[in-house]
Amino acid sequence: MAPHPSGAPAVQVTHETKQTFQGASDDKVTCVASAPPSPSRVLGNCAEAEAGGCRGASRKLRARRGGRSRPKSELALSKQRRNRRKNANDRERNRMHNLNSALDALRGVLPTFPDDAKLTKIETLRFAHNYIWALTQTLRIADHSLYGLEPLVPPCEELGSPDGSSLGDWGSLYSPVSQAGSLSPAASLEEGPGLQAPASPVCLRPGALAFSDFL
DNA sequence: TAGGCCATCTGGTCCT
DNA sequence: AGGACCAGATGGCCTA
Repeated sequence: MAPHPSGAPAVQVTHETKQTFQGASDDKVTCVASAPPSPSRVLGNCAEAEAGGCRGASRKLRARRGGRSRPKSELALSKQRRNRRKNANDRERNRMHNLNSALDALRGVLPTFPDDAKLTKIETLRFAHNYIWALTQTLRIADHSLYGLEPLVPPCEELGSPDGSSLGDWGSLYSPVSQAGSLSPAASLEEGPGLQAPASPVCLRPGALAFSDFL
């Protein structure tokens, strides 16, 4: 499923590209030079300055402007806009690469999944959300058994621990979110199993988590 | 070929 | 002024 970036024009997103990407593919930028400046920004600055919160500010401002902003040629302005756009593109690219690196790191700490199937971004987020929820439930169950209460849910019947540790902790849990569910951790963690019944129960066991169960 | 996923560009908005 | 963040648009690649 995961599309391979082999043919992608851009650098493959990996952990190492995060640091080295700054300024990469600068010459590749093909921006349109006719991007108008943000009206709000111009307006905001003008309003701020011209509103004249301080007396004599406008005169000072004019003097400053006169000193600094000598009429630039259209060519120079266009060049400046292009340069700003290019820098913004570089930053945006870098920002997205950092975001992807964080997603990769998140994939790295999630339970095993088939090597040939890299989780997509949305799958990673949903997986992580449900996984955290399941771990939270595990802690709750552990707390209950600590105080001598009955287990919240019966353990999965087929569970067997290689080391003989208690597997009741990894009981049958219900994933709070479906594919279209909210990603808000607060929502599910607050409400937990009180949420509407999911499509299918998730049987948990350390080291044997089926990643598809969390999606 | 359609649909999914992704990277990139771009303009707008907010903040420092 | 410039950076960060965001969402929309676009085009490429891959798979069913």
